[in-house]
Amino acid sequence: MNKALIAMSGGVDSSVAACLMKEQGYSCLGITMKLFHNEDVGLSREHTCCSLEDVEDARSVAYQLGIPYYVFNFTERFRECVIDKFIEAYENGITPNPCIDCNRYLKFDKLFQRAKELDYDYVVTGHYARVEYDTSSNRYLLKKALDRDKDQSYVLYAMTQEQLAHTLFPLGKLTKSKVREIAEKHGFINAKKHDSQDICFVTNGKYADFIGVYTGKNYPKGNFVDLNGNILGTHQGIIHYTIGQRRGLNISAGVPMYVYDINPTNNTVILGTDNQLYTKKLIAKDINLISVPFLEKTVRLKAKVRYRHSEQWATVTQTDSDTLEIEFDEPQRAVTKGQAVVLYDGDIVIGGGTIQ
RNA sequence: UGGGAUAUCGCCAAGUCGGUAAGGCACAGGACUUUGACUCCUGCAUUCGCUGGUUCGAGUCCAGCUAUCCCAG
Repeated sequence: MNKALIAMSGGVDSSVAACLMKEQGYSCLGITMKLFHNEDVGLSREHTCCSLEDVEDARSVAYQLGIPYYVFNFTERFRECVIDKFIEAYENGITPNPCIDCNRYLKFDKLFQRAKELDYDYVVTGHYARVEYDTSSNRYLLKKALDRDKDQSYVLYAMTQEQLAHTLFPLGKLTKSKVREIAEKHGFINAKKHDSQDICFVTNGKYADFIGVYTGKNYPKGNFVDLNGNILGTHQGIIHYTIGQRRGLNISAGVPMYVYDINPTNNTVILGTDNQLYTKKLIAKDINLISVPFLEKTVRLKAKVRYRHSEQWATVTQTDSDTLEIEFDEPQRAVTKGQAVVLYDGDIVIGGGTIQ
């Protein structure tokens, strides 16, 4: 019997994933990764994806399914690979995507290793995505979920062949409503639980406050300037901003102003109008390719520049082992350093990288 | 203390022959969302520098005062 280790967050999705694995005859183990201590990130225990309260929900479902359940303490790894990176990025005027790092360094690395040690064949998560083995290329492919509205392949682009070979996404072919239906049918405690959202370790939605409390640092105010260098006002510290941001600037210029760029060197935030935010080209580093080992020639693909971005046609060239040059057919709004660009050929994730 | 101009929501700004305060920006709340954003929806001046007066009725007319700006001193 194949053995599956299911990462259960306490939410509906991973609960149903566990349920489906059980029904398919796998020998299952449910686990929840303890990623941080509430007291370390400033209290509040509700509405987080991995809090203690959620552990109880996960445990409840595991008990119902009759599968063993454990909590793994990955707080140290999470701090190093997600929280510290998150903070460092903001301190440098870059906008991180912690969910991608969490998948990359926790779920499919730390947890993956643990599963291996425990002799499990598969790591299972509640992600909406599909893995398929392609016999013609001899590679595992990462594909979009059938439910396009819930597709999460974007946050999984960093997965390696080895990881994909031992990962299962049982929800990849289901719709969200179907998943809730299944949870409902089984009477899971979290069947009607709200979908998770926001950064799991920032519970009040104010990530800048979190950074301040966590580091104990004081991020100095500085100038808002326009593209010509004229001073427009005072910003609250560069960690508060991201490219394309409008809210919270407190600049009344008659027309909406957006963050055009962030300059950590002189602690300045450059503001512009919406039409100034569009760019056609970008460079991605720290890349990972899935469907092929290397892009031999320039290819036409669709690309997403942020999680909730509609994919756009682009011309893609791999210029060295770790660099992609991407030129969109149409200029894209607020391409942001630190976010991931993910490439698609239809349903298939070709790969992706970090925008420079 | 000569002459001229202007004073309407935090900012900008409509307010016609007096008829019962547009809009934009900003802000707040919500929706959306396993990142940050964007977007969308809703809210946001019983009050028009102040004090009187005319009028059924005044931001809109009149008088005085105050403040600011400009030109001359």
